[in-house]
Amino acid sequence: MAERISDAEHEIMEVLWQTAPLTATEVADRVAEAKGWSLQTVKTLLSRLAAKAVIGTERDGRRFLYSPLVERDTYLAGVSRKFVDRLFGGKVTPLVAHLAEADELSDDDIREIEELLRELKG
Amino acid sequence: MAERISDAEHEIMEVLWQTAPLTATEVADRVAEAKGWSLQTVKTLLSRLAAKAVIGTERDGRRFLYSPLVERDTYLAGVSRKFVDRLFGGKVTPLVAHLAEADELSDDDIREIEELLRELKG
DNA sequence: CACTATTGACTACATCTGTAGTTTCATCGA
DNA sequence: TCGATGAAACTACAGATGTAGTCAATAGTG
Repeated sequence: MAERISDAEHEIMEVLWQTAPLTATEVADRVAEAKGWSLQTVKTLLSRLAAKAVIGTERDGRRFLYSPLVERDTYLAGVSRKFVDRLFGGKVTPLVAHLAEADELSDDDIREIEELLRELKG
Repeated sequence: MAERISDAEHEIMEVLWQTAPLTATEVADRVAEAKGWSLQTVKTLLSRLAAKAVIGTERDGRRFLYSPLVERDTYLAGVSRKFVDRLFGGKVTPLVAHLAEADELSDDDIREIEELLRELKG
């Protein structure tokens, strides 16, 4: 459980989270724009994801339709948690502090986040 | 440039960021508590880090002293950026939104972050 | 019906990672 | 001086990852 998804595999997942089900060729077409991988590479990645039961397959004649079995939010939650645990001792505040200090936050970002937090409380 | 640091290597870096320079044995002692790696494993990791020029070595008689060549903040900045780029389209707000929705943020966290943002503006 | 294009299955292979074992060389104590 | 010790260097090796190639079956097309 909580199978690891590699960077390349993640790229495939993003496509499937956006639209599913898709055939291997369709997935390949969509990632080709950004990554330029061959169809074979995409098929390998789909196989590996299916082997990990992160995506499901459904026969459609002689080909397969692939769909995510894991929701994007669930995945993000796990990855974010691991990230924050590993680099910021599990605390989110230091992460935000770090991003802020590293000038990764524009004034607009700050306003947006403040707005968001206000909603959370209200 | 911007050499990749693996999870295990990162563990070593944390030790060196806390105290440096240290000998291989000293590093091994400190990670042993948490990770239980053998001295050889630690030495391998130190070699790999040195090969990547992420840490520097200084001869001290028959042994070496190791020190970070990259600052923790610099490293965190790079890794955080990559993380946010890859998973949240480079925007920090969706990350915070996600953490908030995933209940990763306690009320205290929220207060802390608000405080932090206020300081940033002020 | 024969041929070609498509598709999944299987195979490949270099590199990176985690986790050491083995060898060699220098040094310190008896 | 000589052997035990400790440190670095070199070697190992399985599993994950990135990136395909090849093969075999099948489904349309002329």
